[in-house]
Amino acid sequence: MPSEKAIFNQFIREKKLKHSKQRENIIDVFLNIEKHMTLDELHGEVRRQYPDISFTTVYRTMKLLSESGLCRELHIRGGITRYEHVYGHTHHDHLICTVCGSCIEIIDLDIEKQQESIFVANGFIPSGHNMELYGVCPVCRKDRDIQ
Amino acid sequence: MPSEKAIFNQFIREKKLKHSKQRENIIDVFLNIEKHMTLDELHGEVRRQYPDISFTTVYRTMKLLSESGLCRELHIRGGITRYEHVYGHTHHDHLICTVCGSCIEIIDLDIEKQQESIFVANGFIPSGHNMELYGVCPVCRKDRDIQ
DNA sequence: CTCTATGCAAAACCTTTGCATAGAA
DNA sequence: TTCTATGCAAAGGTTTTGCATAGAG
Repeated sequence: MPSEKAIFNQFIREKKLKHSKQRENIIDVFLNIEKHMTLDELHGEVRRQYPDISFTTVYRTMKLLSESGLCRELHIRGGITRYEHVYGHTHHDHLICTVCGSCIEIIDLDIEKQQESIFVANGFIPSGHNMELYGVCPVCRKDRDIQ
Repeated sequence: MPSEKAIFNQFIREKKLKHSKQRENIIDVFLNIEKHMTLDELHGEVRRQYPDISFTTVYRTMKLLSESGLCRELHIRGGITRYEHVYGHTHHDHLICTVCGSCIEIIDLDIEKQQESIFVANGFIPSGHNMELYGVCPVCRKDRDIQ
């Protein structure tokens, strides 16, 4: 299984783009954090380690990473974009607490199968999907004394 | 089964708000279009029939409609907000063509059940969910000669 | 050398808000 | 009268782009 870096380098080569220190650094930072990060948060982390990298470069690098298939843009509740790792991660959905914002990754093969059959039944060629479940998590439920 | 207007009037009363010609008109326009509309598109339609209604009023009215449970904000691909009818419509998910943008409504009870059990298994109190499936529809598939 | 990457600033976009005035109850 | 609703313009927040300069191949 090739490393994420190897995949990105392959992608750069195919697209006839160039290597750069900044891209290397941004990718390192991203790959080392498993959380879903906004561009602002990501830029904050990047700048802590590499103070001279601009927001714009982080923006453009994350676009490239998305294109290369190494990450995915998440749009929870239609709010601002967050990025999540894709490579080496089973496809998963999200269970989100509307009170504290915590996010649990859900892997459900039954739903995946069912989704597949919806595509087939409608003659679609699948390219992706996303599912978010919203509710109140056990902790917030206690805090708020909901049933 | 009370009409949508009746429900909205009830909502207005409970919230101690007031009736207005503009709200009436906006709701009429919205209820007569089954498509998922952006605020801009909706405002365009509204203005065709009622040229003096402002974007802001459409915006605020749609927020009220959402609150009242008559419509729902859709965030497809995290892009701009669209509004869809809720009242009298079974909960459904969306199958979206990434080429032409067409959108098919999907009702799948198996998936609904499975979602319910995910909430229960994680101790969540459900408040809602959404699922979008993306792919290439049969028409675009032919146009592009994909397999 | 030639073409891409970067950083800055500014633009673009959509969504939301403040405020003075109009209108409902 | 006393609220709320409206329209306008302007602010906010995020995402995108133009352009001059730096840097990779």
